[in-house]
Amino acid sequence: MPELPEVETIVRSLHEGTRYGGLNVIGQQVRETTVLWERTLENISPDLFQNKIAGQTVKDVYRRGKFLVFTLSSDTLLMHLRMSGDLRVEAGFWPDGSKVPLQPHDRLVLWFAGGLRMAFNNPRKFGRIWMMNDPQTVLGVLGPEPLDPALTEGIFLAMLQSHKRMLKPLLMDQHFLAGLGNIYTDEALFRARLHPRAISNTLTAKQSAFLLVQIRTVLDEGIQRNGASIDWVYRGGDFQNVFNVYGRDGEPCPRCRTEIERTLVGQRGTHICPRCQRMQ
DNA sequence: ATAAACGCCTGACGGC
DNA sequence: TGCCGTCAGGCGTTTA
Repeated sequence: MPELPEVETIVRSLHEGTRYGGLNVIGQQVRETTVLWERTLENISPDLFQNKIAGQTVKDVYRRGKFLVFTLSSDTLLMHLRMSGDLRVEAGFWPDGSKVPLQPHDRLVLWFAGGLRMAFNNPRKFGRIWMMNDPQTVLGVLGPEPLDPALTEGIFLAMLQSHKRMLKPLLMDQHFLAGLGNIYTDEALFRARLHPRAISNTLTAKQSAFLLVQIRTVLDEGIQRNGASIDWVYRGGDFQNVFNVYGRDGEPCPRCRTEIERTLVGQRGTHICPRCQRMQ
């Protein structure tokens, strides 16, 4: 499911309580855990996880690429939702003291001392959670944040020129740039009028700079619209209503009316306007 | 160095 | 109504 804008929306909701009925887990102390799918935990056993996290307080949460990063009293919790899933914060108990039933596909639950709980819901079971002292072990391999002003035109051009790879798989490679996935890459490439199979080191400086602007534009608009909700796994987003090409094969291009095509690039469904996005 | 093929999973959807 | 193939916001490993 989630790409950068969806994860960013979740992080903002965790801070502001939006989309979680005003409930906030920051400052809450973990009481216990429920692990419903063991392989969710990537680097620790359920028992050790429970022992280490119980008693720790959530100090902060932020986003790095598509990762949710929870700073705890003494450790860091990393979550990655992969293809499907969402995070819920809700009351754990009814007024009579009985547990509120969990949802289908809940894979791991944190129960807080104040009665709240946070559920990691992940239908396809690809999502992963890490707990560790130094999150750089995992986050350190990520490329730069696309919205970070420190990523300048010049740096981005040099990055593109240092590889000889097809644009789309390169942009989606989290070691190259952290946060883009299938939807936002298709949308950014359409707006930049670049073919997804174009080779990275053939772009001019002007094309490279324009591509960076368009990447930021689609990510900003995605965040503004609380992400994209294209099926049942992530709800509340709005960006799907303004897709230019993603999932619109057979429809006319918004710019030139040529029929949008769906192809395969790097084993991923890819949507382009064959007239606006040429190889050269 | 680059890219394809495949595995990991469940569920929705369209065609017959 | 089923059954079956295809597809899905990701990513790691293996193979060419």
